[in-house]
Amino acid sequence: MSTVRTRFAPSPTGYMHIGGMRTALFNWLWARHNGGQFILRIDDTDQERNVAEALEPIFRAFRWLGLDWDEGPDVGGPHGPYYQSQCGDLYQAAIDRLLADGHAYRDFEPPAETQRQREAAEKEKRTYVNSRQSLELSDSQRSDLVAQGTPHVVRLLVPRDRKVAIDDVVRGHVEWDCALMPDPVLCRSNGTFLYNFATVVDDARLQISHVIRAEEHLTNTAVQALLHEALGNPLPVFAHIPFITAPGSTKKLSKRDLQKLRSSPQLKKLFDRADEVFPKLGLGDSTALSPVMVEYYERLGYLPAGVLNALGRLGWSLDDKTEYFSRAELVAGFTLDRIVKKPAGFDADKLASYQAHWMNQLSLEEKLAGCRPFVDAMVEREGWVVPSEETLPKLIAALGDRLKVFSDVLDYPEFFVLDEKLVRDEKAFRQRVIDTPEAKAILSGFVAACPSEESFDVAACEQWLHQFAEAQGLKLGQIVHAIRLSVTGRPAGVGLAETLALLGRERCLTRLNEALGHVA
RNA sequence: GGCCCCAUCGUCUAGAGGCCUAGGACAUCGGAUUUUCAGUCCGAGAACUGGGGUUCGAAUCCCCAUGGGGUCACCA
Repeated sequence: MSTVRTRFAPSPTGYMHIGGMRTALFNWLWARHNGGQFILRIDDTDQERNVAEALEPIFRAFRWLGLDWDEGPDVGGPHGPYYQSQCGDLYQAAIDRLLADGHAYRDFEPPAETQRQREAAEKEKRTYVNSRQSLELSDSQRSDLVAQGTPHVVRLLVPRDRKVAIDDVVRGHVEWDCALMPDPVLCRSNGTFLYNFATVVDDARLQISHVIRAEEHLTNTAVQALLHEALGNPLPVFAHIPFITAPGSTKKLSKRDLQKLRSSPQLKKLFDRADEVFPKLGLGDSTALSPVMVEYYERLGYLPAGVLNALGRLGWSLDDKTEYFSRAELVAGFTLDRIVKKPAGFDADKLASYQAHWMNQLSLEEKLAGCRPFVDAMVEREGWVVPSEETLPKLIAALGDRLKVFSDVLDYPEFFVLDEKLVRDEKAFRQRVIDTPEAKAILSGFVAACPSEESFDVAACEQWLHQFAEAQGLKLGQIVHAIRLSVTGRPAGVGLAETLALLGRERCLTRLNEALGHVA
């Protein structure tokens, strides 16, 4: 069997869509699974924007997830160019050939007339097919019109007397009646080319063996199959994978209706988190980086492994029980025949669970490396105090499973802010300290029992807590809340002994005394 | 509307005629452990869209209906 070559062809949109990333992943996996090649091709036929700039986030997403490409921008390759904007001559040559072979023709019908016919057909509830008036022209009439520079498009001459069919790897046999197909425009009157046509020329030129793409392209495939045939190309294998839907919806996940997505209970958490975290990091808010973009997850400190796992399991499964896949395991297990037909909803909860799983595989050093940039950013932008050498490692160790995503360190400001900047959860502090009659005695007694500076570590703090509770004839559960609220300002967090040790004797005493000032 | 695709727990899925009184995971709800939270352990509830066939036997095959979706550009 010949080499497997797959491709992903993004247009320079300025961001990488999470659904597109899944399509790219499937292409990459299939190529890697077969020891073939994965090609990146840029569909930049509309040259309005700054292509290089709009491409950067896309490359960034690929690199972040560790999806490398064998041919394409940066790496080049023997089948270039890899930018459609540079392929004009190739497309023109293909047009000329089609014209010469009689597979295509010049259509001089004015757009307004085409439009009129289309509307008329619609009104009569008739399937529209174009009139083909220009086919009646004689050769000399035609060359006169061309010589006069009469605007015209080039259309494929669809063989209306038959059907086209493909055997899609995920859909099975699909066929269309050509009699119902208007002749598609290949080349615009301004000389530029259409996507459907350019894609076919490129797929053939790049010797793409498998076209794996979202199912919204299924209808296009009729035209593309016809084009390949007219061009004398071997037909690639098609695999139309289901698209990703918004959670709780059956519609395509799209960046267009961000407002609707925001109201989905599942995604709301993600949007809210973005609004909370991104401004602190100077990255805008959830509009600039929304959960439909790959970069959202990167910037929030998700793991490539978590996102890859989630994406890989969306619309694909290996068997009835395997849930966790590393990149290598995905490569080893991935086959097209196990792709699911039904559109799959993007499941933020499931992503969270994959993420947690892969985070727990990390060493302390790796977690440290992941968290540090977030702390640094807070130091730089939000006035956090530069932590001592051992603070962050100790905190991360104490955090344990609580750390799901690297940016979660941002939830523990109590270890990084000056005592006077400590913000307490008002409601919880009131309940556990101000409105708790015993709080005063507990806090002052606890302060008095504070161990000495020299031995102030987790073990000593553990002892401090236990001995004090015992001396008071209280259970740990009865003293813990007042102390925690006083010292961290929050009702939950890492183990209390760890918290105390992490803060150090001085800060503990300052904060405990400060809290004492709030009780009568 | 035409054409095309799809249809198993709330969600992601297993199931290619008997192994299905339908399995797993996430989520949910109990209970245990714990100093809060997180976690962990144990447990529970939760699905084959409907109707016809075919067959000794259907979640699995066929047909129809219903529902959902995609696409109908001189967009990509």
